[in-house]
Amino acid sequence: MTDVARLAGVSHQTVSRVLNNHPSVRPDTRERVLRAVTELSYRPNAMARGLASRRSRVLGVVSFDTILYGPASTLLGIERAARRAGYGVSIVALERVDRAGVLSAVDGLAAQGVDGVIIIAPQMAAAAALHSLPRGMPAVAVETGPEGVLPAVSVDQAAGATLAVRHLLELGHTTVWHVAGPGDWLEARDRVHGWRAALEEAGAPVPPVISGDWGARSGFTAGAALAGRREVTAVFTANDQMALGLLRALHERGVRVPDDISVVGFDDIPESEFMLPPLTTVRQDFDEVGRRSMAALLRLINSARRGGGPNGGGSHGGPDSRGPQVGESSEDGGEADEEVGASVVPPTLVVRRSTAPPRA
Amino acid sequence: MTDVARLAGVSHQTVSRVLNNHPSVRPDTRERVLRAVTELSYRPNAMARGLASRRSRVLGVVSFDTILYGPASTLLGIERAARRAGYGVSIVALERVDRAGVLSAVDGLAAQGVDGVIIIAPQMAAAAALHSLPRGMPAVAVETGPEGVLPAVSVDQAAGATLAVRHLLELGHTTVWHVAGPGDWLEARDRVHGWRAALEEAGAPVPPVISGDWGARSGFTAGAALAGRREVTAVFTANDQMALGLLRALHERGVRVPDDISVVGFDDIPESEFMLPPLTTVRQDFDEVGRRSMAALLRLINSARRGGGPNGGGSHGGPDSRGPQVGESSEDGGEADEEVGASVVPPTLVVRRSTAPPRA
DNA sequence: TCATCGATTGTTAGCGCTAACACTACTGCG
DNA sequence: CGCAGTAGTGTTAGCGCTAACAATCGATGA
Repeated sequence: MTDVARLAGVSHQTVSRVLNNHPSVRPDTRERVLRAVTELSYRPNAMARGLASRRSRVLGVVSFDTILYGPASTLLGIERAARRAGYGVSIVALERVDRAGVLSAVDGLAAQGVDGVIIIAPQMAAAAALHSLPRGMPAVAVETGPEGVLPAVSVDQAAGATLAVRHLLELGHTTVWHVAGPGDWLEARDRVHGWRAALEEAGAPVPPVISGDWGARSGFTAGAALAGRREVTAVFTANDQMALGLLRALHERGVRVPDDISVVGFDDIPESEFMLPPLTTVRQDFDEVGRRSMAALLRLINSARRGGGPNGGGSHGGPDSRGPQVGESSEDGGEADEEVGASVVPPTLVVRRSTAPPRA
Repeated sequence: MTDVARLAGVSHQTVSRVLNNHPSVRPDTRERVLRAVTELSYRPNAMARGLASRRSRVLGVVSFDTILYGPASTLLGIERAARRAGYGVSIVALERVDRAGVLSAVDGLAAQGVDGVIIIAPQMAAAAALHSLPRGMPAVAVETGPEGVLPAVSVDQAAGATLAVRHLLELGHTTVWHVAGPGDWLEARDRVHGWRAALEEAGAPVPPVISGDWGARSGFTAGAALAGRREVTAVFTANDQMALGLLRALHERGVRVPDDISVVGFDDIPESEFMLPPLTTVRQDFDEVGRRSMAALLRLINSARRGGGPNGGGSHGGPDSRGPQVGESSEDGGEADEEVGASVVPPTLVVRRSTAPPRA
């Protein structure tokens, strides 16, 4: 930096000012400095910057060690939003998702000097860790239900399930069966809740829940069980993979979809559009989740730095500081917003060809 | 740190020594310092550390913005290996994979202060960027073929394809058709090469390549085209997703697998085991890829620091400094090792139920 | 005309840590 | 008995940057 300063004929501090686009630098000075920067192909040292300014412009994401569509997409959504805001993203993929795992991951990230963390914690065990995070570390939870300790962003799972069920009921089905995800996943629970609520609201009978594990195999098993029962005309599976397995099982047994049984999935994975028949499913907007969690985290970081101010002016990196973005979904989620703030992204129903009215 | 030093009754330097487990500290002193650290729940400041020592203990991974099984698994493998070695992982997911994209990603990572980067660049366009990386940044390429400019780690795609083809030929098929991946992917090309080579080696006729795009739909299309031809008895698809589509198309048209046509995929995604019928496929060991690329990168980082020394003693972070781990695969890859070093991980064939001898 | 003010720039201190060297015991040896 | 050698520890300088304050300049208004 000293070299740049010398070449531009200014002090190193002026160089620093230009780099952080501080307002009061004369345009021609700025010009000169920038030219010197280019000429020397100078790159500021992130460590020194971080040390002096106490911010690293890197945030941490705690995810887990799997290639499930939801978590992976969420991670990508966050990365995209972070990059746009001028932040780097450091990840930790948990091997075991439990309290200790989450805690040590956050610790590791803290030791790495991240400005804040976003925790993708869709399982109960992980959510439990949220209570005992290190003080002073800005943190946002994603897909973790209303834990209340942290600002949380999630897709409204219950609403998605309701969407699916209503769609089927409106087609004329008397009830809808449900193949659920693993019981320790919050998303699985919420989908069950939404399903049950929609059924009850419509006065429809509530069949027993069939439990699965997100894998295609468990959908297959469920399908095998359901194929024989003539009273089953509509099934809502908690994700698309299980729907895939279910479709297979039905097909194998000569049960036609949607003629004999209608099927709705959840996630809208790339394959869904292409299943046989193309799957009606519930789409989650992971990009929006990424954007909102990023916005919430930035708010937290800034208020932590300014001792409580609401939203600091962004400096250097991000052209993208869309202010009112979180908390705008005022209509939905009946739960009283925790004071820490929760943001719920509405899912949408993608109607394809796996759903139809029941046989007359 | 000063506080810790005071509490332990030593100098701050001694505290530093303990933290970096420097050898010459008396056990009881170390003990005392550690106690003080715990009591004050002191956490070293990564920035300051990095600034003073010129290493961040974070490495960057350039990947791209998709949830394809291969790249995602590789990322996880790298993350796991890095964590084990005491390194953090910062990621950039490219939206467009081209020279400029890769370069700017590496730049961003460099600005973040990573000690080195691992580039997952399975496309030609990305591989092209490898030539113009910033000097002085230790870098390793993954799944990028023998570019020669960087140490590279990859699964031996051609060998995998050969495995698949030989398996089918040994079952008695006279030839094997191939549904390839997109032409700008190195892996797709290598699989084509391996397929063709194995066929030629056996003196079998080489049918025209059917091209796909990794997606299930293109496999379906290919399957639809192939289903009608009685001379087709064996198909090797360049990934499992396409195999899935292919199986569907065949099934829909009443072609039985494996009775009428045998199918082999590539990747061994979780669903493969469960397809109808369970898919014979080629498995890639992404964990091994992660370990090797990590080891190669560490070697590079250390030699850059010591001006050529082979392998420096690990400090603080990793209890796990498995020295001789890479380069041990002396038997495989016939290609002359580029002087920068290339490491090839052998794939394995997983035989399931989608392959059988042809109809007599 | 002179004090005042704001815009622009420079100067001075660290940020919290590690590296390099200096220093103090000891130990072993001739 | 004295010297080198070797733990173990302390002292001193920065690492490259930003924050806070000081200084300069021209323009403004009384």
